[in-house]
Amino acid sequence: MAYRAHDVVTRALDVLDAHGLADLTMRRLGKELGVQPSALYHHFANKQSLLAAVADEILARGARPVEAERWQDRVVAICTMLRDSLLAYRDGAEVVATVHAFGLGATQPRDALTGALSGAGLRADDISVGTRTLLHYVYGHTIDEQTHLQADSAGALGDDAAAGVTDRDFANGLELILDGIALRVGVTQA
Amino acid sequence: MAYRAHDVVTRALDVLDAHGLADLTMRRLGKELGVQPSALYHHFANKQSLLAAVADEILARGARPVEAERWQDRVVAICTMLRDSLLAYRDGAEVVATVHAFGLGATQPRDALTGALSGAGLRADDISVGTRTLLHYVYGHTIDEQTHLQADSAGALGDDAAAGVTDRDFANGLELILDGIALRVGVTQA
DNA sequence: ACCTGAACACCGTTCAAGT
DNA sequence: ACCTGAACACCGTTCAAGT
Repeated sequence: MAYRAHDVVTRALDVLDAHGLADLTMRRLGKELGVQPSALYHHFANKQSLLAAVADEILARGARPVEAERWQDRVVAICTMLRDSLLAYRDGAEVVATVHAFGLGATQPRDALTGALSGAGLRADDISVGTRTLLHYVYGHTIDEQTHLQADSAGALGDDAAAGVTDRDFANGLELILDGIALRVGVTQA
Repeated sequence: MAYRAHDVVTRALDVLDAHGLADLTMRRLGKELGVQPSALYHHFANKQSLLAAVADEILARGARPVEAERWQDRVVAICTMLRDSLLAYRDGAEVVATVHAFGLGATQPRDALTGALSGAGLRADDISVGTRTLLHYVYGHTIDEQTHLQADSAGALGDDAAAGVTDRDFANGLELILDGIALRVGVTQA
């Protein structure tokens, strides 16, 4: 039944956010649902495809309308929304990046970026290079952020100078890539 | 004894390259060395620090002198060398990226890139943003490549159109980021 | 259709004890 | 200094059997 599978995903997200990816095991999730671990294999072929459903749910919950007109603003809006979506759940960036790398889902951000860059007047291969570069940036940067956030909330003496990466850093790196893309359109950002 | 620890790393690299990261377990490695798994804990505090040593060995084996003069050429040389180093061992990109993310080692590429960008006349925070952006790009791109290579050598009907990412794609994305950095120096590449 | 119970073939890590 | 043996507390997955 479709709604039962979705219940499993909802509970998986609870476990993920409360205890982290390392504790999101089939056995743990079964216990949390009051069910034998083997029962989960009725709804999902294996752990990987459960994680794919979890990743897509993280993205769906973080989805917002992108209102901007200029392609640069659309790209920034999409990347910011993606980062916010990932930061909303513990280990969210790692889950979604892994699922995307294995090609089992999480295609929505790629499609959105490709769509935005298609409105920029780029050659087809620049669209694909730009999309991949942006995705690698957002995933890599956000995994870094989330790793440091957890390290801080654990050991945490709070060396506030070496505090790692900030919102500003994210925006700066994004701008840098955007400038590289804009150069290929023959347009410089104001 | 220092040389015994290095023997463990050497054998770990053999197992990694022959069977992949999933099969690089403490138990498997012990068996391969003719030793109980618990014996490994005399040389390494835990699996993570063993993996850190493996990552550093992958980077050390792939290290080449960087001869270029212009900072752009130095960055390209470093990133290309890094990618080549990672591709030389099965799951090399994932191992090194993970170790780097956890901050347990693999600092050499970051230092090299920071050094190259320091010769470009950038503001301090542009050096750090540029370094991080380049690293995320190389790790992300190379993990993608390696994942697709393995998928191809497994299932592999050889849909040569959908064959994924190439050497050229790597160079193009790198150039794009480099252009974004160059804009911050007030220098456009010829 | 959905779940149980039991099993299979594994993990990382610890620790007293041996040499 | 280096290693063994045994244990602890886990994994993902399969599959006959139940309802």
